[in-house]
Amino acid sequence: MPFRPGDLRRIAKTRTARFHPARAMAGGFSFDSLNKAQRDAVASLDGPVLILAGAGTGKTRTVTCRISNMLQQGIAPENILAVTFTNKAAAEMKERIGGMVSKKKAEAMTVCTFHSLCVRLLRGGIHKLGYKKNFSICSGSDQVGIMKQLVVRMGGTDEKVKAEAVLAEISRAKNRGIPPQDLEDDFFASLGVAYQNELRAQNAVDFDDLLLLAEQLLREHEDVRDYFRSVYKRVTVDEFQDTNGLQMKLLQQLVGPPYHVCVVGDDDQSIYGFRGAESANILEFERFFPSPKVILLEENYRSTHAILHTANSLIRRNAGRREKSLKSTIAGGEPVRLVGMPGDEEEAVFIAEEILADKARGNLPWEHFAVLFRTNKQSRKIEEALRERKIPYRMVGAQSFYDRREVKDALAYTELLDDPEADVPLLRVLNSPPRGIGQATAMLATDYSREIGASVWRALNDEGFLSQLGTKVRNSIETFTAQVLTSKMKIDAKVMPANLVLKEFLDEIEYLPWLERGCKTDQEKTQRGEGLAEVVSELAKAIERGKSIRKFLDDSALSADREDDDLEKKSGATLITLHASKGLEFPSVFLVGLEEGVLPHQRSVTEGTKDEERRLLYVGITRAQQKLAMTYCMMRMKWGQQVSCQASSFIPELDEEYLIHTTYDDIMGAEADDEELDNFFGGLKDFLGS
DNA sequence: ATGATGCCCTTTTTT
DNA sequence: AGGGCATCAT
Repeated sequence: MPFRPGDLRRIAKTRTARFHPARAMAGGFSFDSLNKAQRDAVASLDGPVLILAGAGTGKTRTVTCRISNMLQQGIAPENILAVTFTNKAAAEMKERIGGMVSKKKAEAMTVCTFHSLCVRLLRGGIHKLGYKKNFSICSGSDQVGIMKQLVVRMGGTDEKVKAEAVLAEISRAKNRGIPPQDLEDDFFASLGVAYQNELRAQNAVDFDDLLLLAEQLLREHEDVRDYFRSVYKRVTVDEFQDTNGLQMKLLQQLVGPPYHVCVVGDDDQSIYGFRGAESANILEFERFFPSPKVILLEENYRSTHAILHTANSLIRRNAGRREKSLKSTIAGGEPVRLVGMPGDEEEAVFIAEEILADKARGNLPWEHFAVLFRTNKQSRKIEEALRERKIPYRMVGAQSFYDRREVKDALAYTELLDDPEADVPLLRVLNSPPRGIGQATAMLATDYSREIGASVWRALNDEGFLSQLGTKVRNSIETFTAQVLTSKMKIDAKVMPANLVLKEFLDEIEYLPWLERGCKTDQEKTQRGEGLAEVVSELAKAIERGKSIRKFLDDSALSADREDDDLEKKSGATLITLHASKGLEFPSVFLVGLEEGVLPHQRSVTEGTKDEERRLLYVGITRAQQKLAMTYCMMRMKWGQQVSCQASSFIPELDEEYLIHTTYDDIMGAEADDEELDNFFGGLKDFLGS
C-alpha cells in the first residue's frame, strides 16, 4: 500500500492532538518528535530502503516508529518481520513497539535474530533436506568437543592442530559459501568433511548450518519460499553492517519483488568482520536490491560535542567508508580525558574511586556508569576493585550462562527426557555423573548405532548390542535407560510438569552432589546449584507460557529469552565488552586498556585488520553521553607476570582539541616523593615515545 | 572406570 | 595465575 504525503500529515495531526509530546512514546508515535530524515524513514514503507544511521542518531527510535507506522497503516502484524542482531535487541524492539501501538500487535509480529528465524524455518522443513525434524543445535563447546575427537581420530598421532582453529576456518568457509571439502589446507578440508558427516550422523546442526540450511531450504523449495514470502510481507534488518554473505543470501530468498525490505546500519560500526560480516552488504546494497531509497541519519542526540568530535577525529582515519558528517546537537561538554596508569591495578582503582566520587558529588545512580573493555578477562581486576568498595555492578554477556557445565548438562538431560533418540545430549550426559558407562562403551554404542542406522539410544536398548557387554556395564546401561524412560513417561503422560520431572530426575541421579564434590570453594558450589535451579525455573516459565520443551531448548541454544540478559532488570554499574556495548549508551563511560596489543588487539595487528579495531574504539567512544575517560597502562599482568605495555597507536590519532591527557598520580594526588615522580614521568615519556 | 596429580598452554570479539 | 588435559595409580 503506497504511502501518500496526505497520510503523513493526518497521522501527525491526530497523534499530536491526542498525546502530550512527553507521552508521545507511550501511546503511539509522534512525527513531531522526529527530524526530517527520521520522518522520511518512518514514512517510506515501500520498496527497498537503506537507512544509514550514524551512532546516536535515533536509529532504534526511527525503526520502531517505522514499524509502528506499518501497523497503523493497516499492515497485519503477522506480516511483519524484524531481524535484529541479538535476542536482547529483539526483545527491546518488541517492547518499544508494544508501548507505542499495542502489546498484542507487537507480540504477533516476528522479531528475532537471523538464527532464531532459521530455527523456525528449519523446524518446519528440514526434513526436506534429509535431516530429521528433531535435530539438535550444537553450540560452541559442543563443536569443539566433536572436533577434538575428530582431530585425534584423523590425525592418528598427536596432531598439534587446534580444534578451535579448524572450526573457525570451517565457519568462515560456510559463511562465504565454500563447502568444507574445498578448504585450502588438505587436513582442514578432510576434518571439515568429517565434521559435517559427524554432525549429520548425530542429526545435529551448528550455528552456521542454521543459516546455510535455511537458505538452501528456501532456494531449493519454491513452495516453502513462496509461503514465507507471503507471510513476511515487510522485512526490516537492523545492524545490517554486521550481516555476512550468507545472511544476505538468505535475505534475498526471503524477500521477493516488490522488495519491501528495509535495512538499517552504519558501516563505521561494523565490528564483526571476524565472524564473516561484510560491510559490502551495506556499502553496495544496491547490488542486491534494485534502486533503494537511501536515507541518512546524521544528527547525533546522544553525546556532547567534545565526545563526538573526538570520535569523528578517530574514525576519519579509516579507508573505504561511506563518508558522513555526524553533527552533534549537544554543544560543549566536559573534555574527554586520557589517563596514563602505572599498572592495571591502578587502572581499576582509579575507575572505582572515580565512580564513588562522581556518584556522591552528583547523587547519581550506579547505572550512570559503564566500563568498556576489549577482552572479557580485563574485567577481573575491575570487578575486584568495585567489590572492595561495595559498588554494585552488572556484567553483560560475560561467560555465557549457557556455556556453564551444569547448565549444559541440565539442558542435555532436558533434551534427553524430551527425546531420548537425540544423540548429542545422550552422548554428553551418558556418563556424567559417572555411572560406569565409560568412553569405550560410548564408542561401541555409537559404532553399533551407525551400523544399524539408528540412534545411540536404540543401540543402548538393543539386545544385539547389550549381549556383547559385560554384566556390570550392561547393568549400568539398563539402570540408566530405565531411569530416563520412567521420567520421560511422566512428562508424556503429564503426571507432573516437565520442570518437576527434571528436578526429580537430577535428584535421583545425584547430579548436584557429584558436581559439588568437584568444587573447590563454597561459592562455586552455590553457583553450580543456582545454575541448575535456574534451568529448572526457566523451563517452568517456558511451560507456563505454553512453550514446548523443544522451543525452550531452541531458545536456550540461541540464548534467546533469558531475563538475566536484560540490562534494565539488573542494577549497578555496567561492565561490558566493546562488542557487547554496541547499541547501548551511558552518561559516563570508562574505556580501559588503550594499549597496543590490547586495543588494537595483537591479532588484528598480525592479520591486518586494524580498521576494525578502530571502529571498535569508535563504537566505545560513541557510547558516552556526557563524560568519557580513557585509560592505558604501562605495565599489565599477563600470565601471572608483569609485562610492560605500549600506548595504543590510536591515541595519537585522537584530535586534542577536547582531550586532556593526565596521569594516575595527577588525579589520585598520590603523595609520591619527587624521585618517584621523576622516575614515573621519565618512564612515561619513553613509553609514549615522544 | 575413576580419581588425583602435575604439566601445559593460554588470551579476542558472539549467534 | 589459572584451567584444561593427559598420564598415572587405584
